[in-house]
Amino acid sequence: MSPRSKKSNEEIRNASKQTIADSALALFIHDGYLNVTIDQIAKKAGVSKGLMYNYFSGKEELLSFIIERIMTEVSALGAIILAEKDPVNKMKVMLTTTFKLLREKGDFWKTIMPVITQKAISEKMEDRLKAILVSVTKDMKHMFKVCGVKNPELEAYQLGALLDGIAWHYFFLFEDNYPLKKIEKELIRKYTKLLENGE
Amino acid sequence: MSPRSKKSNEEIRNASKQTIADSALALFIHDGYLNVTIDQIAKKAGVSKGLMYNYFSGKEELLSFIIERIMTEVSALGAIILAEKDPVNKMKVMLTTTFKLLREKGDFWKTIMPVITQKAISEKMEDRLKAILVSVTKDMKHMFKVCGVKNPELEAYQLGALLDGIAWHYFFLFEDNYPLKKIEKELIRKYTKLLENGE
Amino acid sequence: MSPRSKKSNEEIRNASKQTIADSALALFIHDGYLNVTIDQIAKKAGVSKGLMYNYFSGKEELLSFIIERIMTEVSALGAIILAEKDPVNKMKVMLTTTFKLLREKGDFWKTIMPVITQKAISEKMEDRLKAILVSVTKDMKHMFKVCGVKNPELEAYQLGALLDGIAWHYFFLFEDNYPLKKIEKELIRKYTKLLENGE
Amino acid sequence: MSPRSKKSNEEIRNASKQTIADSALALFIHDGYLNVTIDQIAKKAGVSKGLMYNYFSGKEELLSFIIERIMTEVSALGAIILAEKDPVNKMKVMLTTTFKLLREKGDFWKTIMPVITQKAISEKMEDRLKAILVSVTKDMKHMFKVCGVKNPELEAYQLGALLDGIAWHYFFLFEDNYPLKKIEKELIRKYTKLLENGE
DNA sequence: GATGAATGAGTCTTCATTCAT
DNA sequence: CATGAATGAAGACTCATTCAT
Repeated sequence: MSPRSKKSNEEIRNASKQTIADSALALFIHDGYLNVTIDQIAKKAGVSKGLMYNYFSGKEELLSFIIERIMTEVSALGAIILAEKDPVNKMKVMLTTTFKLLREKGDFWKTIMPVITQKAISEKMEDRLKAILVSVTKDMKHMFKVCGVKNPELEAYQLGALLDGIAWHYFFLFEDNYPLKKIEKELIRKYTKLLENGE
Repeated sequence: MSPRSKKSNEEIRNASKQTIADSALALFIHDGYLNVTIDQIAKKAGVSKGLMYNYFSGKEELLSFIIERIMTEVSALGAIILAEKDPVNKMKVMLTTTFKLLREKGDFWKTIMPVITQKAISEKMEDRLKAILVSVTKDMKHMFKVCGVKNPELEAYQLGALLDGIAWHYFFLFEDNYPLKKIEKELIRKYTKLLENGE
Repeated sequence: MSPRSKKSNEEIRNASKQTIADSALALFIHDGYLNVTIDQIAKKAGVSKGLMYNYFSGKEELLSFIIERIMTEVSALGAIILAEKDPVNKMKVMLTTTFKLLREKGDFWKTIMPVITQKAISEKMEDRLKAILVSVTKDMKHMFKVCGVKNPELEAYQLGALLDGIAWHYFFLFEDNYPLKKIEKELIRKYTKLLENGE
Repeated sequence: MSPRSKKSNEEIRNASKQTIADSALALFIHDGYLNVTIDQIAKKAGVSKGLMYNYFSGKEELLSFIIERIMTEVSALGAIILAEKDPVNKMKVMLTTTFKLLREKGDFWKTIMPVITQKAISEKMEDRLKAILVSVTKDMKHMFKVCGVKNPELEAYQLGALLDGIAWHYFFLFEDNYPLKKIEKELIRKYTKLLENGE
């Protein structure tokens, strides 16, 4: 029988863990993983340095946890896209979801992209990301093929690169000046047409 | 009376700076700016640590110097593109140059991208890059407009994002498995057609 | 009115102390006092960290308690030896007991020796050990004198050193390859002869 | 051409290294390896914390260096003993050298013994020590055999244990009150007789 | 100019101890 | 009584930068 009754320890632990992860994420986005110190994270989270080590074996595991947490969300969205069977609808859902993600989950991109460019940090995450990207590319290729698009594989690669390029420009170069909404509409129009006409 | 002219000293000095910068760049690409130590750079460059501080006021200035050097090269290429007046030729030159850059100057991207994503390192470089990108985007927009393409600005943004997205995928995700050559051909075909037909 | 008598509580309390001390000792022997954490001890003892502080004011007191406990056992054995009056028998008992201790209470030596060599840990224990050793040495000296051995004091010192040296070699250098049994027999033979012949 | 001329860097480096090692040794003897901090060593040596890491990869390597340094001295003495061919003389030299070592190189024992009792620290050193002890024991065994002593191996083990036990008692228990000189004489007398008479 | 020994502020990490529940 | 989340002082180690020679 635990002497702590109101909140279970599990809840307390989880709350602390999330608080620390949230603070770390905010700092990672702003200053880059390698530039953020454990002290800063603890201070921002309003806990002691030592507590972090109660929940994470180190800075790298903290990063892993954050990435994993985001990946889980992203995977869920991916499932929605894959569930859609009609190609045109699937494309619409895919594009809409992606742009929604850009708008609402900027944290994801802003964290993930710097991490990828820092090879030394964690090859595991890179693999995880690659796997997702490869499977998405394959799905798109299939979609294009089914609709009679001429170079389905090349088109899939281009669409993938285009979307990540948009994310890149949006977050790291143009930010608020970027015509995200217009591009979204244009892409939906263009790709809907491509799928319907096969060209 | 020294037999060495002032100019000659300047040249020797400059050669040393370049040697150090080359060594540093090679290490930065491989291990990331923050993971490379001054000791490593000095050793690779074959000079003493102390001498490095004769040429660069510190590690950060060394990075600035490298970025600046690359920027100069890129600007020169940009000038060649801008000099070409015929839209179709300009597009061809631009695409060819870009893909050549991807193939031969991978160092540029691999160094520049992590830097951009780490705001803390240097905001100056970001500004410099943004300026180039904005001017290139404007030039492309103009090109599209002249040729009667419907949404010239949106098309320009898309082309820019597409090319950076390709760079991104090529360098950080797919690497050797990426069909760079095929994509290049396809883009030249597609955009030549777009400029010629206006659609 | 508690059905538990005062004495009963005392017993329970004492049992817990012993359990904790047992776990701690096992860990100390294996990893060394300084390398063992309170967490490890608590986990092995099956109690909470906090509870440990109900029984021991800290890690150092826990060590003191363990040493004290062992000392008590050793003193008891010492008493048995001292009680034996016939010199030859006393020597036999002393040697037999010592070697039995080496075989069965290796924990004692393995724990005590690192402690003695680290002055900082506890000077009290050192004093305690010294006292025992001095009194045993005196007793042996007396024994040798009574039997007409020539240099009783030197012989006593030698015998003491020899036995501790054997312990030392057995535990920390040779371990299983050590001919403990043969040495025991040889010593009994040799010292019995010495006491009987006075040379 | 080095700009530093008066002392070669090699000399400077070596002097610093020895200073650090000397300070560390003094502290290790007094407080035990595990209780001494890098800060303390640096302070006592009058250098910065960082300098230690210029010469030693860490605290453990510093200890290794110290042990190795002492081992070299001890090995040299061992060679002198082994060079002596006449058994009685060899025994005399061995005993004289050992007691001289006890008197003059107390540092050796005071450092080495605590280290051996702390298994976790360094198994390499233990192996090194064991090797020496085993070879010395073999040499003594051979000596006893040649002289017709009955149980040469057991006698060798006993002599080895006796000497280490004396060191142990002298350094960690009795210190100045120990009749080191008398024991030395007595042992020389006793073992000379043993070798000459074979019993 | 050159060198590399020396510095010390800054980081990560550990763990005995406390205390709200 | 009992728990274990939380603390923070302390320790090992790194590395950009300085400066005597």
